[in-house]
Amino acid sequence: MPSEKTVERLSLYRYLLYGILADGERNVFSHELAGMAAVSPAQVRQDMMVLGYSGSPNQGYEVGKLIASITEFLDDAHGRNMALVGVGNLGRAILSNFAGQRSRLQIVAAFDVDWQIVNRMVHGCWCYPLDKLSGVMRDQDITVGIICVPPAAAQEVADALCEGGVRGILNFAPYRLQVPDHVYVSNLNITVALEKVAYFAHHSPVRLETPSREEAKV
Amino acid sequence: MPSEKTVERLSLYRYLLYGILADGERNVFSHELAGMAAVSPAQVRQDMMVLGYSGSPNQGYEVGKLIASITEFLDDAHGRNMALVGVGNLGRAILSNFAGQRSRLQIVAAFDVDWQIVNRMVHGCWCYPLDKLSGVMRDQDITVGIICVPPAAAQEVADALCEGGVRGILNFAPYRLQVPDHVYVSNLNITVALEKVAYFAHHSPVRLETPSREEAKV
DNA sequence: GTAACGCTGTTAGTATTTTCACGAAGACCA
DNA sequence: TGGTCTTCGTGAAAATACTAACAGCGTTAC
Ligand SMILES: NC(=O)c1ccc[n+]([C@@H]2O[C@H](COP(=O)([O-])OP(=O)(O)OC[C@H]3O[C@@H](n4cnc5c(N)ncnc54)[C@H](O)[C@@H]3O)[C@@H](O)[C@H]2O)c1
Ligand SMILES: NC(=O)c1ccc[n+]([C@@H]2O[C@H](COP(=O)([O-])OP(=O)(O)OC[C@H]3O[C@@H](n4cnc5c(N)ncnc54)[C@H](O)[C@@H]3O)[C@@H](O)[C@H]2O)c1
Repeated sequence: MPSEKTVERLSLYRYLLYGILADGERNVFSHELAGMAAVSPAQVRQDMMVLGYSGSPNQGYEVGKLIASITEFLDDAHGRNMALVGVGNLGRAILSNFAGQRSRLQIVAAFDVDWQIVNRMVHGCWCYPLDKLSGVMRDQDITVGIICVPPAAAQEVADALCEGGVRGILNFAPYRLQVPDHVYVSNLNITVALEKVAYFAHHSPVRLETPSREEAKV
Repeated sequence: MPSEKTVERLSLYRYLLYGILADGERNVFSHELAGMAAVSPAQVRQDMMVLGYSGSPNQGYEVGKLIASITEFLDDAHGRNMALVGVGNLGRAILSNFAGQRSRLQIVAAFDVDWQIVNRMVHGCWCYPLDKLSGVMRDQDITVGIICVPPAAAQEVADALCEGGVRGILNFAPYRLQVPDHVYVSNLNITVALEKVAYFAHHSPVRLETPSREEAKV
């Protein structure tokens, strides 16, 4: 049972490792990964402890093996099918971003109430009317939902997702959803993130999120 | 010097308080706000301690006064002008979201390298070619930047923003920027957020981010 | 073969963040 | 007016997250 932050970092490490692999590097040290991820080397090693995989002294970690370990840990075996609800500006941006990807996480269906949007492909993803949600979720074995609707509609959508058997929700609407206990919800509020930046930009303390001396990398 | 998390929560409280005000409520208790923000009442009271404002026992907090206190604390007096770089799918979504708003935080200019996009209005915001960045930043007193370009271009854009005198950056590209010490950077990685949700959806521990019994509210 | 080095795994220590618990004070009622 | 009830402010305790330190081992150099 790793913490939320550990899972986030593992996800980031994996992304960085793919970049390293593409560069032809076979091995990587904890301090290199740490530099790219803007964390301490000790943090990297600590995070690795939750994986079964160990690096070797003086050689660091084998990039391919490490990616495999993280993937096994995060997505254990099979990928996840996800649904996106609310094909507005933000919804379309997310669909476009995940369109090409053939990763273990796929957005396999989108939903909206707007008849102008519904019943056609959007960035490679079919867009259904909202009332088809439960049915499609069961048919396609969808277990994760992404909510990109206005706050006033968020609870209604969350209820529908739960009805369809969702296990996790990423919610972009500024509204705290009420869901059954077994459903995991994470809220991502872009406005709040911006206000935080504006605050620290002008009340700059010392420096909180810092890159580090290491060369940052794709 | 409040923590990052405290600033995030204050921003969220303020948003919630505007909703309460719109409902005609004059006062609010810590446990009510806590319910809406999915935190503990003690947390709310602790967060309030950084503001100068105190509530009164049995009456709770005066909504209007509390909003004013948070605003004074977060945006001290004058608003902030922001620039968005990278008017792609995500950039346009963010521009559309901040278009109508007349808040203290405004996106006053957008930038891109694509000649198809540049030199026209996008969701009410003028889009300049990237090489105008430094000049426009100085003219319009822009101190916060939002990076929505592909990761390979992120560092170049960050350098240009720093050149223009930026103090804070919200970075959506999956790349750790290297910037001078006095520039505050916050990274928001949507893919990582999604992977986290997928993980906890299927390795559901007990429940981490939870709403609560209180009635959630716009 | 062996000594020196460099990086990992791990544990113990430190710092930060959240929760708890309780004294004080305004409001309401009789 | 006195008593009760509710909620705030706050410092101390608990929980969490991060850092530092070191033992162990593979590698390399000689
Ligand atoms: N775009 C941003 O930068 C940004 C920033 C902060 C927060 N948000 C939040 O993200 C959410 C989406 O933002 P957006 O910019 O894409 O808004 P948008 O208005 O462009 O899109 C909303 C979409 O949801 C659809 N919709 C409305 N009610 C629905 C329902 N009941 N079921 C299904 N679909 C429904 C609409 O038809 C529309 O297509 C909003 O809650 C917004 O507050 C967005
Ligand atoms: N859209 C999402 O859901 C999502 C999710 C995760 C991460 N991201 C990240 O957010 C960023 C933007 O995503 P997007 O979907 O909007 O991509 P996009 O390709 O739609 O838009 C990128 C825009 O940046 C512009 N650009 C390229 N180089 C530039 C430069 N040097 N200077 C200025 N502008 C430049 C392009 O012309 C284009 O308009 C990317 O880094 C992406 O990885 C997006």
